[in-house]
Amino acid sequence: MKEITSQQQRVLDCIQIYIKKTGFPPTRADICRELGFKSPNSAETHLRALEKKGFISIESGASRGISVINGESPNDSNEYPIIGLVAAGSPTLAQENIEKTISCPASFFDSNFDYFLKVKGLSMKDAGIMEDDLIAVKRTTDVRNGDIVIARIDDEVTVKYFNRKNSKVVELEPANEDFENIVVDLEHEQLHIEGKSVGLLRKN
Amino acid sequence: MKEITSQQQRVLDCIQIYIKKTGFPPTRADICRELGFKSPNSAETHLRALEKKGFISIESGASRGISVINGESPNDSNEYPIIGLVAAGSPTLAQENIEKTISCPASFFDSNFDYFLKVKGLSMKDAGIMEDDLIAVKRTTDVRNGDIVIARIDDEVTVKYFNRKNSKVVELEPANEDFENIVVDLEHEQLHIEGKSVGLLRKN
DNA sequence: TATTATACTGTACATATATTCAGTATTTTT
DNA sequence: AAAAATACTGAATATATGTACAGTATAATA
Repeated sequence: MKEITSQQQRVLDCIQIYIKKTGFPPTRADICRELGFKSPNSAETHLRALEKKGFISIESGASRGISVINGESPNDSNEYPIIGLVAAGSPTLAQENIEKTISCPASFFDSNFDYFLKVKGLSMKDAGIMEDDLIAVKRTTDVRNGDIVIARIDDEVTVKYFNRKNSKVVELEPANEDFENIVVDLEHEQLHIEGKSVGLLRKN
Repeated sequence: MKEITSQQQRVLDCIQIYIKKTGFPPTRADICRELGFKSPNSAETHLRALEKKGFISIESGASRGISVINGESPNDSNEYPIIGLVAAGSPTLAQENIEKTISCPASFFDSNFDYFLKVKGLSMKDAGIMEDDLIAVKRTTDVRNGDIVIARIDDEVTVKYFNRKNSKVVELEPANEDFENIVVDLEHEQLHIEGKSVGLLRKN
């Protein structure tokens, strides 16, 4: 599937919103009205471009014969567990640790993720991570300085900024002046990177 | 909703199957072809009956303008627009203001919501609301002290804590000491409550 | 440099489509 | 027993709609 232009994206969005709102696809004239075009051919050419790129299909001759490809894939939606940070030990997906699950599209955050972690404490307050926020965690050990990581030392799990000082020392930095950096000497302590944050969800 | 006859049920099923298959509703002629009728008026009268009984709605004059009421909630998942806070004026759902849409379950946050608002600035930093965060906004004017509201004074839209001082004065309070309270004298200024925050979404 | 893709306006027209009117017949409701 | 709803055929028509053609202009690509 080729690259979509911003205008084509507008048209595609317009189609999906129209369908959502009315239950049936828009005509060329409808698209013009919504997006401010003055010629039906403006819509037409965009539609043809979108068809060529594989975003929609057009039934020839049929009025409103537009259908969005992969528009609502009713099953790219998954159940993701919410894991509490309260429990000591690795935040595993074991039943005991799962408080609840949330249904949400797999492509919800920019990167795929594996579970939600419920945050305790305010050590990452200045990064906008508050108590009871849900962090979308991607299980990986491939982290870079500045990433917000879920780290474990022994049985203690924390969420912090990752900062590798050198080959032997990693610092886990809070985003709250009331907390101290955690300096981990890899020669004497084991540091487990459980994953990194790829997004956040908060319910008021 | 009155009782549906078996023939009307066949027509209703036909419509839903057709939409499922093609992505758009059938014409009268399509229904005739599917069900073996020989006159478009056969379909027409059934459609009118189904409309009268509340099973479908028909957009007058529009081709394929049939939509099934309570038809399919595909995973109860909806498309929610993302609206930027940059633009002056009311954060309407007008096409111009919609940057993108996100598919997410209707019951994602504890309360229903209408759109995502992309946050600019750091005036609510201490409430864990950072630049470019997406606030899930429920359109309502029913807000209470302490709620995070989307308020508009003239063309200026802001996100702040709501605090009604008395019948004539409302204070809009930031969550950042670098910002000042906005005191609104309702007798001299118009305050529009566009809605309130029911959740937050952040993509890293 | 030429060519293609993008991004439009504006006009025109064949046809796809909704919709009305005129009938016929059966069943259900009042 | 009359009226209304159901369930059709068949023909006619205004219009809603897709789509082609003729232009203009700019950006991207070869």
